[in-house]
Amino acid sequence: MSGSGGPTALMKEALNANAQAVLEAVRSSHNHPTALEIYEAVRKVRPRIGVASVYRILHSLAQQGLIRELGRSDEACRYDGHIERHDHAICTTCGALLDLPVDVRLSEEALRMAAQAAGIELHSHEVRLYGQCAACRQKAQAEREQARQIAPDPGAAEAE
Amino acid sequence: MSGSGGPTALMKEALNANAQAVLEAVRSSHNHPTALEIYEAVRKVRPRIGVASVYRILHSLAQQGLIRELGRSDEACRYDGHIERHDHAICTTCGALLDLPVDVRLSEEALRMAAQAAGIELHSHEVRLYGQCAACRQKAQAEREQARQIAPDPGAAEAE
DNA sequence: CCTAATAATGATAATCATTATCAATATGCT
DNA sequence: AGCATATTGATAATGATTATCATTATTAGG
Ligand SMILES: [Mn+2]
Ligand SMILES: [Mn+2]
Ligand SMILES: [Zn+2]
Ligand SMILES: [Zn+2]
Repeated sequence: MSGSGGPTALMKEALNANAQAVLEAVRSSHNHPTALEIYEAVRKVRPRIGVASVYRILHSLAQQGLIRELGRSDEACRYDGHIERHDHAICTTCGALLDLPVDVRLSEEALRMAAQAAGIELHSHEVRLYGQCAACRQKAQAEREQARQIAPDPGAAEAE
Repeated sequence: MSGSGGPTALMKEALNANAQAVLEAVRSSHNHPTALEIYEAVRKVRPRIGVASVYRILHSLAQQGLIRELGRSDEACRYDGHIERHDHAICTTCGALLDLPVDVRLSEEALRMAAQAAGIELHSHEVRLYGQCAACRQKAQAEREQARQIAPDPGAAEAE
């Protein structure tokens, strides 16, 4: 019945009980919980889990795209001398924080509506683009090239 | 020549030598420096300054709007179970992180242009609105009311 | 100018989130 | 079972930020 595709189609890495509990804790929380808050919630159902595992699992889930992490923890707060309104790009690989040289314009009306919907008194706003910066892209490319030299593409071997 | 306005027009709190050095360090840095990086830069010209003062001055400058701080340090990283694209509102008073119930839409074209200008390979984006949340607004209002009871408005005394 | 009161400063300890270690445990395979 | 390997979690380490508090400027009189 199951696995008609055979072992070649390895699944994305099935979540074990701990990971499922963490995922459930994040999903069931209506606010945006911190890692420690999730830890406290998860221990209720998995009392033996440790804080290190919670952090590990959270990163793994985020990497798989099952959850999202807001606010880069692995970096210190950064300061900006440019006080005129502008937007930023953040590298998802190295964490670099770059100015966007061009404003991403969005209508004052939409902003006002959104602020009112959230119940906040709007002071300022910022658009954040996430992706891989040029430096990290080059580095990843170089590593890929090198890996090919050491261990040639197994798919290509079949064709040969 | 100076001070024709007299002492009544008290200026916003003139920056002393340390604060000026910090401000200059932030402004002259083209990337987005951390507090410790600023500390290292400032000690070159003000060798006796301590790290505590740098943090104090940075917060003060940010409060005066002379610089901007990116990435809330006083809070831990937060996780989000809603992986569909959406935006956030952040309270500048209490740090609360709220979902925007309505998407702030912006053109795919503008996003692509901005990403290309910054040299990143765009993966996702987010709009962040900063302001005072409803709870903090109410609290501030209540405190203002109470302050009036204790110390009546000095401006009103002149009129009387 | 001298002195007491007050505010600003900086060295250092404390805090807190996150990460690194590493021994213990679980899992898979023969 | 017996061995290799991967996962886990207790605990120590790290690193950024904040709190303390004694020391050092600054101010206001005299
Ligand atoms: Mn900037
Ligand atoms: Mn959210
Ligand atoms: Zn990068
Ligand atoms: Zn608030």
